[in-house]
Amino acid sequence: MVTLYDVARLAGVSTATVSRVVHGQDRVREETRIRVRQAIEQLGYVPDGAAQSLSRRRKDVIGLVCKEREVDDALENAGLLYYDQVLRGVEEHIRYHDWSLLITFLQSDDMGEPEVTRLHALSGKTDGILIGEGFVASSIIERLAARMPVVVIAGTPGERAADVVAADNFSGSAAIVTHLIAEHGIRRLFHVDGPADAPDAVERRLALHHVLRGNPQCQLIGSVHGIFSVRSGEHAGEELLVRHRGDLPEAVVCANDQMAIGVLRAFSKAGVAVPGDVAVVGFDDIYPASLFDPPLTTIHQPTRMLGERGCARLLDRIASPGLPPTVELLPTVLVLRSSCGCPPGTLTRRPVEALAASRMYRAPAGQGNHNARKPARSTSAARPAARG
Amino acid sequence: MVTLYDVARLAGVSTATVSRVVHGQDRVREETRIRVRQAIEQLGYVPDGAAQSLSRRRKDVIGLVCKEREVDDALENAGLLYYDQVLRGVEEHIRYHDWSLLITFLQSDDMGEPEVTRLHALSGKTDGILIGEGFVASSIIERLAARMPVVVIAGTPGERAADVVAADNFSGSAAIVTHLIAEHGIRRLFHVDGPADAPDAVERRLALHHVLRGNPQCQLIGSVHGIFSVRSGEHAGEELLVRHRGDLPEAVVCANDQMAIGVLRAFSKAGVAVPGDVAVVGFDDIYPASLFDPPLTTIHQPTRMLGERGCARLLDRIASPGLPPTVELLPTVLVLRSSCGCPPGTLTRRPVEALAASRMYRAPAGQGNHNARKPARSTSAARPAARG
DNA sequence: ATTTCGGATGTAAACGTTTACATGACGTTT
DNA sequence: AAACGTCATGTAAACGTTTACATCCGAAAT
Repeated sequence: MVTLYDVARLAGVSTATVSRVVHGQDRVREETRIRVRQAIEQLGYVPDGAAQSLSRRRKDVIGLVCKEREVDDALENAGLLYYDQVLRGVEEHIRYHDWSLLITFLQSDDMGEPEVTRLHALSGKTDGILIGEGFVASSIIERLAARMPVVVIAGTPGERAADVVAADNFSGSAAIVTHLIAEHGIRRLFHVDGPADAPDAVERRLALHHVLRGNPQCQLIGSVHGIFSVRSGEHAGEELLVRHRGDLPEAVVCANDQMAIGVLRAFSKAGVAVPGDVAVVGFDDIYPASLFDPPLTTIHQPTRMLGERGCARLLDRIASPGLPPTVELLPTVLVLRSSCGCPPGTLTRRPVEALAASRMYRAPAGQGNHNARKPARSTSAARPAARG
Repeated sequence: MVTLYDVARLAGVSTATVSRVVHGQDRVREETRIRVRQAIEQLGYVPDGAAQSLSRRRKDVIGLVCKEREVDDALENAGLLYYDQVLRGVEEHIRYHDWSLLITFLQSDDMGEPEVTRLHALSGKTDGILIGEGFVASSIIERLAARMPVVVIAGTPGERAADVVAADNFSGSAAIVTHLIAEHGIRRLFHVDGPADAPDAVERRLALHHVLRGNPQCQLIGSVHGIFSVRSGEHAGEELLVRHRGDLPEAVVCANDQMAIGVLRAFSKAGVAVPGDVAVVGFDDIYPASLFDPPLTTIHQPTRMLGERGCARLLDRIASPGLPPTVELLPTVLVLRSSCGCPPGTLTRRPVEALAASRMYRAPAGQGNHNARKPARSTSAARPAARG
């Protein structure tokens, strides 16, 4: 292995000078610089990251913890794209700051000792951690956050101990329901809900009820809980047809796209026309949502931006620790296709404005999303402090 | 920051003892062990990764370099899944060995100085590098490989300086064409080829011609080059219809799924029935291939396994450097749906056997895929040495 | 009682950087 | 000519581990 000493010797200077040349910060005589450059080139010297990290008290690495789902069905696998997109957002941002990204997947089921150990090991190799929502117990996050900056990337605000960057599910859900009511004149709704206690399902449900309260002329004729899978959506659709054979709802609001697709499937089998007889809408805008017949109207999750903003927030925290945790809510997008009753061929994307009601769910300390509209490159962050 | 010294002081022992307790290898008196454990717990001590890496001469980290494509169209984006799957394979394997994964995306277009610098920096932070095929110049890979273990993950064998783990595109392409000829009695084929010099397109094309040579009763009535996009496939389909209006081919063999989908689209517009009038097959088995009407018959790429085997190979190389580079060819899978003429509802997965001809493309030094059938956990590799 | 041995623990030298501080040379100011 | 800057460079002390080696202790063997 080629070290600074080797280069220094060959160039006839001290290691300090070589270091200065490598980082181009302190002044070095042009002639010396060239000599050192040549030595570096000749030996193929590359600085050792471990030694650098140890010497600066900074690793310039963040960790990203994703949830591993083990699903076989291709459609459910579409959910994979969630973390893949988050990852890209994070990577792009971190790359811009010349840091590195360490990534690990945790199995959602066995959050036992081994997984916690992995998390600890990760914390020893990074300056901060970005962690997906829901599969790591709050108590563990708290312990982690006590030692180093931690930002939770979520579909929904929840964590109190750490910073949170979440999608504004509440406003999104409200927007899509409002679209049905206000623009398609729908009055009789059916809800294919998610699991009772899934955080995103909760928020979307609350928003649905919030809108209904504001529109007394509308009526929720029924609701069924699914588990976010296509199959459970299909069951829900069948159940609906049994319960309301004679008096179909005008629209079915589903807590995610997979279930909406299941409902579509059930309706198609039963010969119920969408959106002719019933409108159907989903949530998440998973990739294949646009491929079905009819193409699905849904709410787009800002996954990539979740990663980007989460990363930005983490770098901020690393640069200036000790500030109270905040919650940042990212806007969703209403994606109008034709399953809601919009004309075939429609493809409209409407940014969803944050509803005042969505703020109810924020941490009290939250400064909110004052940052959300800034360009991604906050620059300020970790860079200057790097030499502190 | 809590260090070994803090723990040692609190427990009234030396740092050596603490280290021993942490790693549970050397013998420590039970009583002492407990005392140290308590101190660790009390202080919340986590070993510093940088210091560990420096002291052992080993980082226990590998780097994964992926290609970033900037495409907007959702369907093209399906290609994203390639690296996402590779990543999962790598991560699972590396995790099993208690190493970490550093990941970076390189923009395919600007392989200029900054990208090379990023690559260098990465090499300083890892013990070995796993790199996607095609977007990093061979010269750069060679330089890198001279300094540290490098494994190239490819759709096709090519690199000479480094180890390669590739998909057996040749045998896959041969298999799907053979299926058309042998099982559907097809005689007149049309080829929607990829870019003339794209490595995977080349290999698939060679295999097509190889099979045709073996079946003189068959005839390639025409071929068009596309650029792997849906749109280019659609153009190719239209071009085909113009050229062969009266004498349609019996099958269209496409160099990838996106183009096959484009062809499907063109045919659907023109009222040509698939597979009634013409069979259409693709390549890659991208996720939505199963969602189209008719569901696409295609060749499945072992993406996840590419990651897994690539990682295994890299760990082997790290554990025992200096061996000549090898090429490992991974088997593909023939996925029969109904666009080839198989009855509706068909879903058959047939592992594709390696053709002798596919070996032509291997590096001479290659030991071949003697490893390919071993279970993924080669165990041997880095584990034992990690403590050495 | 002395030697021998083995187990438990301590000592201190790496590992490869960065950087505060010291040094020395040279030019400018007084 | 002395004093003082400034600039280029060297010196050496961190950074937090691991680990070869040394030491110490008590028990078993002589």
